[in-house]
Amino acid sequence: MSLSAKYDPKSVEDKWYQNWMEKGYFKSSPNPDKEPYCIVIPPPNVTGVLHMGHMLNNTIQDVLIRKARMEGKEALWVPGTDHASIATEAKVVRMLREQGIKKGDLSREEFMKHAWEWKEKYGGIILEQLKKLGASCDWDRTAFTMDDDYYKAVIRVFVDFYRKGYIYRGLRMINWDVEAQTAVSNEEVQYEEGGETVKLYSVQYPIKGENIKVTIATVRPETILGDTAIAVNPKDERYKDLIGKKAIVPFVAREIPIIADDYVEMEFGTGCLKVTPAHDPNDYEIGLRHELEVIDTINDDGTLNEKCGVAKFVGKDRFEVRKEIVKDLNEGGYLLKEEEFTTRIGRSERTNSIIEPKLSLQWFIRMKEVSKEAHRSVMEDEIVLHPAKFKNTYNHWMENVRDWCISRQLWWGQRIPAYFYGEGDEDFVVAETTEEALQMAREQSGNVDLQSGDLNQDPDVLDTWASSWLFPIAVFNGFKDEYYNQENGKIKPGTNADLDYYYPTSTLVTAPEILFFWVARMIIAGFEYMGEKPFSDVYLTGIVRDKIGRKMSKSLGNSPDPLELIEQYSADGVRTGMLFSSPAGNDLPFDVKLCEQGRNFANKIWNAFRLINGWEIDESLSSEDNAIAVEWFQSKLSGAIEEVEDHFSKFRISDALMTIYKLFWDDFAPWYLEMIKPGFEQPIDKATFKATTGYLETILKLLHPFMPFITEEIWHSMKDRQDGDSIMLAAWPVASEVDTDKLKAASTAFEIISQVRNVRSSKNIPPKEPLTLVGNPNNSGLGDFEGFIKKLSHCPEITSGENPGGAANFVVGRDEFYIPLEGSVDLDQEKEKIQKEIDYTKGFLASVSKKLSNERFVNNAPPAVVENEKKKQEDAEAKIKALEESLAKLG
RNA sequence: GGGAUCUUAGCUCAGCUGGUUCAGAGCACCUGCCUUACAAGCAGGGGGUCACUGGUUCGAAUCCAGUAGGUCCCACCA
Repeated sequence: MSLSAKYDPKSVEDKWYQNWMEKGYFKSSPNPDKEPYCIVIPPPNVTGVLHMGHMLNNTIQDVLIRKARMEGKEALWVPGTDHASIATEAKVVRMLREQGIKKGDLSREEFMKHAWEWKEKYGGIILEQLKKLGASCDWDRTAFTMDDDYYKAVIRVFVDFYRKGYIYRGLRMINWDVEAQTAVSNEEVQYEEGGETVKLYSVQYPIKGENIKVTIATVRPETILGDTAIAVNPKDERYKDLIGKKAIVPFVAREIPIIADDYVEMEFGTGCLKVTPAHDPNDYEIGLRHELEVIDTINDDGTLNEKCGVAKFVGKDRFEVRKEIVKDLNEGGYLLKEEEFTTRIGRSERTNSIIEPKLSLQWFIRMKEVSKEAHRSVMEDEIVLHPAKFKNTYNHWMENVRDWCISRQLWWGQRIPAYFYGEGDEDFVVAETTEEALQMAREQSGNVDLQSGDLNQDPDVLDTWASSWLFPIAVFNGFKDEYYNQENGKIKPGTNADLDYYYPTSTLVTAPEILFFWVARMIIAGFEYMGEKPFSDVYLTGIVRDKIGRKMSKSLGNSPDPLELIEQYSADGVRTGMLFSSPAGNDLPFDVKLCEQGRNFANKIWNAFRLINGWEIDESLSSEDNAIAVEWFQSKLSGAIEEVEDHFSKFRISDALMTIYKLFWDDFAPWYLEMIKPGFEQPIDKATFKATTGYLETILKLLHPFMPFITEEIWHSMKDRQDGDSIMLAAWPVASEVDTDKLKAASTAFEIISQVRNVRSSKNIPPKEPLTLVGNPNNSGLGDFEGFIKKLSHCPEITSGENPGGAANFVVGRDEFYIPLEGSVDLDQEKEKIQKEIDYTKGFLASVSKKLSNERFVNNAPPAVVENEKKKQEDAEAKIKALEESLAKLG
């Protein structure tokens, strides 16, 4: 035997992963003899690199998949990546910029070519990194949300939704970058921390037909020219009389109504709000409620147009106009005051120019209409969220669901299949192909001469989530022609073997922050196209944070590199480290110490294996002495298996791991192995050896989902295995009966041993110096474990007798023990110790007695509880009696 | 501002429908040990008024109300 005292995972982990891949153990296909268990990965951004959140997420998925596989289910974990339109496009733009290429100088086709090249070159690194972690995905099924078939599926769904009337075009305030002449997504708008200081102007508007004025406050006075109302809070007594009257916009002399709206804060400014529906998102909402006119006074390049109504401003930049208009307001007597004001100003991430809110036609999905089943299924626990608290959040969101804007002003993504054949907003058709679109356009326009060149496809692409919401169906090609029913827009049952078998999938493991973005929408799509939920359970992981509670992020630089962690602590170590402290839905405060703990655990297992591996078998030896230890551990193990199952059934993954951890570290190693361990270089009997290796195998199996590598390594090191005899495929352990009496007897024995060790420790007696243990003649006896008590407490002699005096003593249960220690015992100290025990027990007895003498307790509490209290009372009385006798004998 | 949720040992968390010494676990900490599987270890040990206040009950960490503080989601101030 020449095994190292330290487990070396480096070569082991790569070796086994490669072996599993070669053997095809991760592959899955429909098998009618087995129950399916399927997880689809939350597809990471194709640009992504593995971060700690992925580590946690994917470790949990691998644990679930590996366990299911061992349970004999047909386990499939589908991997994939998301094209992540915004993130990827931003990355490609940045790369091009570094090469001196501006996106604006490229045609759409040229840009897409660059993007695809980038994707082929750098995309999907993250999947390779997952392999290091041990992820047992069926890599042959790797999906990408912009694959041809996937792309077509997304378009197909858009067309179907449009034809079902679920999609409409509507005006929406978007963020407009006047420099780049493009809309930018919310994510691309940046705000300076703490806001910026600007001028807040108080402007007075005359009231029509009266000699009074109304004062509003604004930081964007140039938008005054687009005002179409003044709003006040309906509860505001100051302005009650003004409601319904007309105010007059300075310079343009437009009469605008004074309206009442709850949105207006009475405390802010003067309590009067100027309403410019074309240039402010909230004003737009107010405008909708009150049917106000929308006057769009600003051009795409940021200059004012003729609609502003003041000739000298037309064609000038909005900020130039701001300066001039302030001057004019002042001179005209409209300006009451100007003051400093701190507010947030949005700037474009790309050009750093100040964002202008701009109205634009966008595509929307009517969420109320499509989300009913998705709402119901979660409320009725057809889909169970873990932890359950997210059910409330989900409910709240679904009850107040807003329409989903699915168009994005980007190029990288699925382009909206709407084709315009004329100038009007309504002159378009929606179709899956240009051929179909042309035909429809000819019919719709009545112009049979239309050519494909006359069609202009909408330039926008779809929101990334409008593709990933199809993931659980699309990874099984559900939307391909042969499986899709054009008539009713549903997947045809019985035509797609994968979908029939694996759908609905089993568990979805993802982060709570995308519960609505992704999870809810997958549920909607699932019901819409499959008529069925997409998964049964949703496990929501926490956010990985650093020690001081900050979210781990690249920009903060507080996230360790996962691959380096694996290098340092092994994949098994990092996996267990992530799970040691991460209950579902709770944030995980990450500390490398956890990985160290995981690594240490691996080492502990390794050394236990080393010990067992080194034993020689002597067939002539009797197993009798060890029998009780073997029986005891069988019960202990079974109890642990039951507990693990219970934890898994509640998705308490870290508790399941902790149960096995403690079984190994607190029971198997220090008690079981020490009990049966032969003397140095002594052989062991065959039956005990067999039982022990059996136990080790069982524990390895329990551990395999968490620590796939070391368990496989030891599994094969224990003995020669047949080809295909991988622990990955071994049967998941089943509990046998638990003998609670045996467990109790053992824990009493262990307590006695601990007490002896305690005496040694406090009296500075070396651990192995032989001592004599004396039991009181009234003791209930040591039972089956006497031999092991002798062995582990190093008390070769156990006798019975009265307190010999000059002895250390202790009580376990009702039983008294003494250890004679000529001279080295301080009598007063011993007496004090006993007295303390008596006092404590008396206090306990008093509380129990008080309870029992309370008539209302005895009458109202359930009989079993009362019975229990009586038993406690008896035990305590007996113990006090024994202790007092002991004390008396000491004089 | 609306909603959700949380507060238990130094840290991270268990504690299910009130009832066993119910006040727990892991880590950290303290003491002593390189004892032939393991110092990435072994043996022993200390530590909490269960946020606060009140209520319901024979009995409250657990149920109810209020207070304080934290976190998350949604909406966001002209």
